[in-house]
Amino acid sequence: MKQKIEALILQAIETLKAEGSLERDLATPIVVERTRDPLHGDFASNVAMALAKSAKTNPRALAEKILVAMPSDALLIKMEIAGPGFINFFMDTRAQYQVVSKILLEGEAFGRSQIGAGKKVQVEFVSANPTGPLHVGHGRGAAYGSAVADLLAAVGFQVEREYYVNDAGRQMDILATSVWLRYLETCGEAVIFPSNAYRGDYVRDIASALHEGSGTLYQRAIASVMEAIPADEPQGGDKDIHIDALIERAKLLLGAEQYEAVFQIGLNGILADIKQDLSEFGVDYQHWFSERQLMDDGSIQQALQRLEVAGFLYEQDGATWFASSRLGDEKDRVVVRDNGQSTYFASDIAYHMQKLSRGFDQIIDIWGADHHGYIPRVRAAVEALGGDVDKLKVLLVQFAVLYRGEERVPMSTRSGEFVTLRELRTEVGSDAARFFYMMRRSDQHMDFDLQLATSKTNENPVFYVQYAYARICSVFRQLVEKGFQQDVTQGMEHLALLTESHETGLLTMLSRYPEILERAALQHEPHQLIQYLRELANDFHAYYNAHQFIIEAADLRNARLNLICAVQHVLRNGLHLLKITSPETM
RNA sequence: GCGUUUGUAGCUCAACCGGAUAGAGCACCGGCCUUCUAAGCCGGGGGUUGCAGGUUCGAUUCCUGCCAAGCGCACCA
Repeated sequence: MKQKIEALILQAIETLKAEGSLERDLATPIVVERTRDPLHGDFASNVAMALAKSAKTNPRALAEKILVAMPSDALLIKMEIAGPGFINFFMDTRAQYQVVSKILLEGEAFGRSQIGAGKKVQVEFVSANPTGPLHVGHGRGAAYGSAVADLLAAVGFQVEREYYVNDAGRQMDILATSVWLRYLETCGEAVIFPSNAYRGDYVRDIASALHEGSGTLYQRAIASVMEAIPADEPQGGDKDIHIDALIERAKLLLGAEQYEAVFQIGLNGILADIKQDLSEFGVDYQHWFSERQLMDDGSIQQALQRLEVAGFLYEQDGATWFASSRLGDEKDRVVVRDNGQSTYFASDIAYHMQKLSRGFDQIIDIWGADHHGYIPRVRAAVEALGGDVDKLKVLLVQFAVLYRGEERVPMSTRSGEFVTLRELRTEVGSDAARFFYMMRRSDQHMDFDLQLATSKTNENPVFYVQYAYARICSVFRQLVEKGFQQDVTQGMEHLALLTESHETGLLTMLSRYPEILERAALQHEPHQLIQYLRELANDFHAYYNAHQFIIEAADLRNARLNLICAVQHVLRNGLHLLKITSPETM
């Protein structure tokens, strides 16, 4: 409908241009919006105001001309000029009723579209280091990222979800060494566990699994392990020097092959846990992309060569630098350290070169907001590699702060006291967790109140929406119990009986769903859909309280049943799109 | 200090990307269950959109300055 009006206005303006009332080369951005106030009709446009200045006339006079030139349309019953020069459009209510039959006909497909058809988009999200279980901060990225991907898919994009596994680097060596030391404990060695190692219970679990599977294969005497190792921090030493020495010792005592085996067991144990965790949270990926692979297959070398050829690399202080400051970054960045090792950033350059080569029309990176300073250098890298910077979109997710009522829940990754995503899911459930995470704009800080999310008696927005759905299901159960049967055809014939304000309001609300979906997808803002579902639920609850559905008059009864059946479909479509369940009873 | 993001009702947040009288929930006050689930509904109070300028028909939205907060400023990942 919206597009139709836009087309009509465009025609009118073309007509005016043709007859010389308007400059021929006038830019015409047609904007038609739904009105907030029913008094302003169903749709409104501000074209006249937008054009008035460049057309050197006043808005109301121009609006007048446009109205005269507008082609007529059967469903358009009234147009008027209001306020400073808005053109308000009033639609025939028949147009509103059509949405009911459309929804019942299309079912699950209602709201979906093909505006993204033929376009490939990659969404990379979470990508947490595989050094421990996901915590609640990752949960928000997971809920948000998967929703962005699902929304894009719903409007026709070909979407690829990817997780970048940082399986290289020092943190992974610390993990491998942590696993090995816990394993030695299991073997009976008296280990003093390093302060800078991973202390979580999951490391113990992996270690005991290793012990069960391989016996004492990796055991070494603790004396040989600790011999001449610099002191740890609690003993007055430096925790980093201490752990690095232990890593080197582990590599030495185990040999390359056995060290690699322990390393892989640690990595795979945690990756398996992350995959399961995410899957249970409704998040699934097409690709798990390994950083190690970039190192092994020469991608990093290749990427650096490309930068070299393009003239963006130089040597200084024994290191190799990327001149990112020439492309908008605040300073240049090291890509190869003076010890010959490439940096994490070098991996990321190679990774993005990979992404560019895979033929996506759009590449979406979803990062924690603390990485925002990283954006300019990655954009610089993409540009230096000859890629199209506009294809890369980085979306930031702010941290969620957990509260239990008034009390702030402490979080710290290293100490092992952090709240994991899994703990959150068991405490509040996946539905509430996803809903709460997505309720707010992702780039805003949010307070996540566990008490509110778990409450089933208090006002809880998740239950509010689900309850609306369950109530409709209940109506249809009651209908049968009372000996009635829904007659869809009769209902469709009498939709015109739906004249109450609650009913016309719901009709408008329902017809907005496809627009909401489209906007939420293109703007990467799932919270708009959540917001919409809350409003729709609200309108339904109000309707439910104001009018009876199961009544004697068959024509009105069936018309109303068709309407709430449409509401039921849209609620379910929206919830399912966000991977939130729609229980039939509550 | 530099960069960046954010300041909206007592609290948590929206506001269709510049539109008409800035809206919800929680909390507070007052009503509604012999009738389809009261996890619900109806009504009420509550705002100088951090402050000061600017741009224009029109600003919570764009620009500048100031104030305040978060984050970032590694040859870590």
